[in-house]
Amino acid sequence: MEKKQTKGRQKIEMKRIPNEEDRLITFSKRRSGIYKKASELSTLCGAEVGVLVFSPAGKAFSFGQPSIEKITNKVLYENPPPNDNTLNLVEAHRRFRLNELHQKYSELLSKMEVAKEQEKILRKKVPNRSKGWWEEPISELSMHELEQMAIKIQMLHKHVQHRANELWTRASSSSLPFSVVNQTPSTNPFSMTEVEQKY
Amino acid sequence: MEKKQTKGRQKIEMKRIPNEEDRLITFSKRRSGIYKKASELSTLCGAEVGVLVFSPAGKAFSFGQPSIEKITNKVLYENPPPNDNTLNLVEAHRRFRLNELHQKYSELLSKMEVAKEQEKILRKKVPNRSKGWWEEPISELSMHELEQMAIKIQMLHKHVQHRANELWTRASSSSLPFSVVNQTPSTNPFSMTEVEQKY
DNA sequence: CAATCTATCTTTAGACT
DNA sequence: AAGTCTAAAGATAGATT
Repeated sequence: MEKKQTKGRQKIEMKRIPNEEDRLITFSKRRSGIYKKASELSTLCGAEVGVLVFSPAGKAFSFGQPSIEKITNKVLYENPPPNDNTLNLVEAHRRFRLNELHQKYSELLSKMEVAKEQEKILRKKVPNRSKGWWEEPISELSMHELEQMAIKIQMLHKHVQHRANELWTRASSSSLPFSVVNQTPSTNPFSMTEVEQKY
Repeated sequence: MEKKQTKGRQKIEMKRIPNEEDRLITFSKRRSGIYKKASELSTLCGAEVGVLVFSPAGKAFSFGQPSIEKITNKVLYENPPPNDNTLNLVEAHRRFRLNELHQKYSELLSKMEVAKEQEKILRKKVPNRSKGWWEEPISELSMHELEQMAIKIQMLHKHVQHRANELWTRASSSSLPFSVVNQTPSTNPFSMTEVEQKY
């Protein structure tokens, strides 16, 4: 007897699913679905794909081919030019704002340099230290202090960025949404063969 | 009789598509498909989803709801514990190897904290200083210093990196790409729709 | 090439276990 | 709560414009 056992897939509105349970199920199912799609794209086209998902509760899920760190590091370190015809402009904006962490890192490095200098000066006056701070083990740091520091760095970062923009806007009078300052092309690990350069 | 106009969707093997043109088309189509899925997951479940795709040529594409930076920063900064039942083991393994940049960032924060402490101690002995460098407004940095920043950072970066190799397993291979953002505020985090297409 | 077409393949909503 | 089932919804391969 050909009685329908189920109604089959039903159409649903494209809006937040009201029912908690249904939403959870859908979250799980569709997340898996995206992973599968990502893996297929990777296989079929030889691309590297990373998917990051955060549940409303803030729990993190990720999928990466070859690995999610590789993917994110690629974005953060290498920052290749966007090439998506559909999302080109958006990409340009995003990608260069994406540098925030990297910039912070740079900021920190430079501030460390300054600190080092100043400490050197201080040490001349108080020559009873044996090791530089950079040689000390990191060890014991209170969460609170770290957080405070992070906030300060963030503020400083904004100042520097603003100043940097003045500087580099003057230096390179470009109308582009960004300006690349120092590309150091010598060590670019992503010089690709012309064969695959198309996309 | 109604003649078939197309053969419809054909099944394809799940392996790298040999034909270059087909592969390109598939890359584009399926990438869009994943973006759509991601956006739907976000809408239906209130999740934040980020997708990063790198073509074999290393060109980057990304999609993010609310924004790809937010997503990646979340991973890099917060590094929440894995909670994916499907990929649990893989995730656990991956996340245990902390993100390299994040590690460096943390390292630097730590070292700065140490530096701060030590400078505080030093200052007690040499109480003719008024403020710590981290308290100085950044605008007091000279133009010259800002211009020299790249070089300094690179040198220090190498130094830190060398020491990092001792502490951590792996060294970063990339030199620092000094890209600078202009302060595009970009209030609209939603991706696909927000922009006039440039071409 | 981007866009459309459409037959067919693939995903998944809902129900049950 | 993870797995199964089913049929409808949705994605897309291949062709065309």
